[in-house]
Amino acid sequence: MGNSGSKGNQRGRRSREEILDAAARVMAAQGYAGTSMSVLVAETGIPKSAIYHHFGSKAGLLAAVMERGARGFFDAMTEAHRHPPTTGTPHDRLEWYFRRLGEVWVHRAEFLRLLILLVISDEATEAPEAMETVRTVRNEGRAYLENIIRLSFISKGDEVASQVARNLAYVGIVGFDGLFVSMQSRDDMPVVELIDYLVDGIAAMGEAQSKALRAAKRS
Amino acid sequence: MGNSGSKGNQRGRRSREEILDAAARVMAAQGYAGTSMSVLVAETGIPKSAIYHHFGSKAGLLAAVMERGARGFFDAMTEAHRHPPTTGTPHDRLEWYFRRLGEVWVHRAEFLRLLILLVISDEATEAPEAMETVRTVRNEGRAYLENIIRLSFISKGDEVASQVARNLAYVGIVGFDGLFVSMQSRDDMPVVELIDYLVDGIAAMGEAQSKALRAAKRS
Amino acid sequence: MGNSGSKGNQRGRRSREEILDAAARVMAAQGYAGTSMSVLVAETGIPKSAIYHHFGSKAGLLAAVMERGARGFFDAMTEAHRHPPTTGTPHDRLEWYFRRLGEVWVHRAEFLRLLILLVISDEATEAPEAMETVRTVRNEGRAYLENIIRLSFISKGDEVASQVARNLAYVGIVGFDGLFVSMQSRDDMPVVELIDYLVDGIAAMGEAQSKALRAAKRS
Amino acid sequence: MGNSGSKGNQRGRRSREEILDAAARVMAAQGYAGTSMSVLVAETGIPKSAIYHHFGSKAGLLAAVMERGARGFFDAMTEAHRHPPTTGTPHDRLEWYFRRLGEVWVHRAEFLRLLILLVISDEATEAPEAMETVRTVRNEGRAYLENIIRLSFISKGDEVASQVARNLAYVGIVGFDGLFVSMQSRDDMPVVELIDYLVDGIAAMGEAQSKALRAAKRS
DNA sequence: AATGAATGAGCATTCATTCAT
DNA sequence: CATGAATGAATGCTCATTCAT
Repeated sequence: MGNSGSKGNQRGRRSREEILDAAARVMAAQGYAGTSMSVLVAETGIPKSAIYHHFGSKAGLLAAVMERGARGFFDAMTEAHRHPPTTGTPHDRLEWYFRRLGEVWVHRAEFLRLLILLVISDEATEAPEAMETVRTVRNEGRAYLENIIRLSFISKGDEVASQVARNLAYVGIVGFDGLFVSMQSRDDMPVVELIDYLVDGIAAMGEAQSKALRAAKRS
Repeated sequence: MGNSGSKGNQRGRRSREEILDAAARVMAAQGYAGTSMSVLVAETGIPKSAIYHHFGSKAGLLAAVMERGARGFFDAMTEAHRHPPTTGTPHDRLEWYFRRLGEVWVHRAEFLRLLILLVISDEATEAPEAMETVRTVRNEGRAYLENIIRLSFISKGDEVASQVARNLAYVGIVGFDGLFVSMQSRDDMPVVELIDYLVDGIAAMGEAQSKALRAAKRS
Repeated sequence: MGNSGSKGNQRGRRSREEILDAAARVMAAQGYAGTSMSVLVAETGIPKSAIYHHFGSKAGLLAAVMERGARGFFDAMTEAHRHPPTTGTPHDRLEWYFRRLGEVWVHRAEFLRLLILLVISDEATEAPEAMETVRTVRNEGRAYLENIIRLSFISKGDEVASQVARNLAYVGIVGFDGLFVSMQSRDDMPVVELIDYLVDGIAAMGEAQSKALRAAKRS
Repeated sequence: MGNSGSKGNQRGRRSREEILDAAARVMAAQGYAGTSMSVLVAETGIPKSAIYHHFGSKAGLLAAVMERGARGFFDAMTEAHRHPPTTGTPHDRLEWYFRRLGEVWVHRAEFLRLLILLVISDEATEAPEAMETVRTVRNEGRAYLENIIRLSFISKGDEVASQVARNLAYVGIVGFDGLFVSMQSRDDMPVVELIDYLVDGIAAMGEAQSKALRAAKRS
């Protein structure tokens, strides 16, 4: 066998990708229930049955969309955070991390839109696989954020940094969730400014908690 | 006719409310596109044609749902904030306002769910009236929050408080948006704790800004 | 209320009947699986959604078809057997009953076709209600046949006639089942002649069994 | 090439049989229209295109199924009737033949199910080749049955036996058709007993007709 | 020779909406 | 004023079949 059917495979891969693109775009805009298979046909020119050939069902398509979206999202984050600063105050480090995260937010708005839509609605109960991906993304996202905060406060000692990070990861999540929602509403929110507020807030809380933890430790 | 009209009116009023209740519930859960008129019939037992009689169209129904929801939402807020504290530090005042706001958040989750759904998706483009309500709620909500912050910082002087409030209202919105999203995902987020973080953050920023503004003013 | 909406009801009734006619005809010919809702639309001119309005589903439609068919079938039988002979040999009586039954067979071929189709295939597993009707028809049909045979042999005494009827009802069923199948295959089978054979056979067996039973009773 | 072709042939042969097995089974249960190519793929694991490679079309597949079924059916009958009795009364001989036929009936139920389904419905109009096989089977089956009856009555003289057989073959067909239908309905019909009734009936009619024919001949 | 991909017509069903009474 | 019936477009999905490799 080897590469037998490689060309066919390539065509199939191309179709798959095209469908996923359209589905990600439309579902993010119109929601899962609001997206009909027919509009995907109209957008891609690919016949309905081919979509079913590739994904089995509308739920399967959403699952694939989320899967690919999640992968791309985390890839973008790690890419954005390659070469992190190894010196500087916690505030500086956090700022570096969060500003880059903000850029990811802007560039991955489509994925995040669908993600949050699925988080706050039961529209896709029939796609449990996709919902599982949503949960995974939330959990891994929090873990990722926790790690960022930990690294930013590493100068306070490993133990303290970990403790601080665990506490503040939730705050960070809330911040980025809210940031996204506000981005979507046309409140002409200055994203960068809001990120800086978030950085300031978390940095300040981190400093305070670090001091408290150290004091508790000493006694 | 006599009172036969009033009785009919009462029945009509009851039906109307029942339909709105069901629509609010189902649309918040399944989204606008994901909610069919039939399921509302199934949930209420009221015939489809009666729904059309009352609301004209699905879009009209959503508009009515949002209208009523918005009214209830603001009523709940003003009710929760009757008898605000007239003394105390900005932090204490903010805490009082925000904690009560958190309770409203929890009790009005259904409305907020649908609101944010409409904010982040284009599902209900066909219901521009409802979208207008959404925009209004966002704007009035921000104004309301701004006022809360202003009142909390009123001890810093009227002008300073106003300035501070204008800046931080955005932050507050982001915080409450994020809070809601996080509430919906089952991350076992401790709501009250997060609100306290939010209070701490905004209070601190407010203090800093007040100081800066005063200094600028003096010179 | 009373006759309110009587005209609407009449129209609905008419539509219902028309759909049932078409469904009975087509399903008998093409089978349940082989019958599409679209062809019923084509045959009746009634829109698909109206069919669903009346019957809920394809399975529901089949159930209704069988229900009505069963009622008509038994009505035709009892009608055909009004004024049965009260004298004459068992053979003569059986002949009277069976020949009239044969006429029913010919006139109700459509219903019987669908009935036997459902008996020998699992095509309509998804329509359990219809299958229940099938079972009922088979059972009541056997009971009916048993009663015919009993009445034909009543001159042998009640007990003997009952016993004989119980034994031979199965034979009668097999005969009429086979008769129908052979009618459908274009074997140019002379139906009346075959019925006479069946009458002869059952009459002979009945006589023999009567004699045996009486002998057994005497000893 | 060498034996690579033969091996491929063997594999092809295996696939063919496997497909035919599945098709015979599913079509007998769900009918022709109720059987999709996809379910055959699911049942066999053989790709759809391979089925088309072997049989050209769904109609071709049904034709092959019926062809093979018919062959197997007649083989089973002749096998069951090897070493027929050469002495004994017509009744005894008929009994021997029919009881063995009854066993064939039970073992070939799958084929007979599909056969009768095609006889009583127009489901497979698009497969005229298969319908031709059905007709052939019916005709050859009657001829076969006629021969059995003739052989059973051979002691009455060749001419008489032939005449009797011609008359009663129809009755036999009806009996076996009815037997099969009744077998399929779960009326807990005692098959063997019913066969004995059939034997008794046909034997008696045969005796009567023989006597009549002889008398007619003498005069 | 054998197969994954593709195709478009057709499937049962549901949609939001209108109408006649 | 309220409602069962009707409507036709659209839904998600499956169909038998063909194609490129």
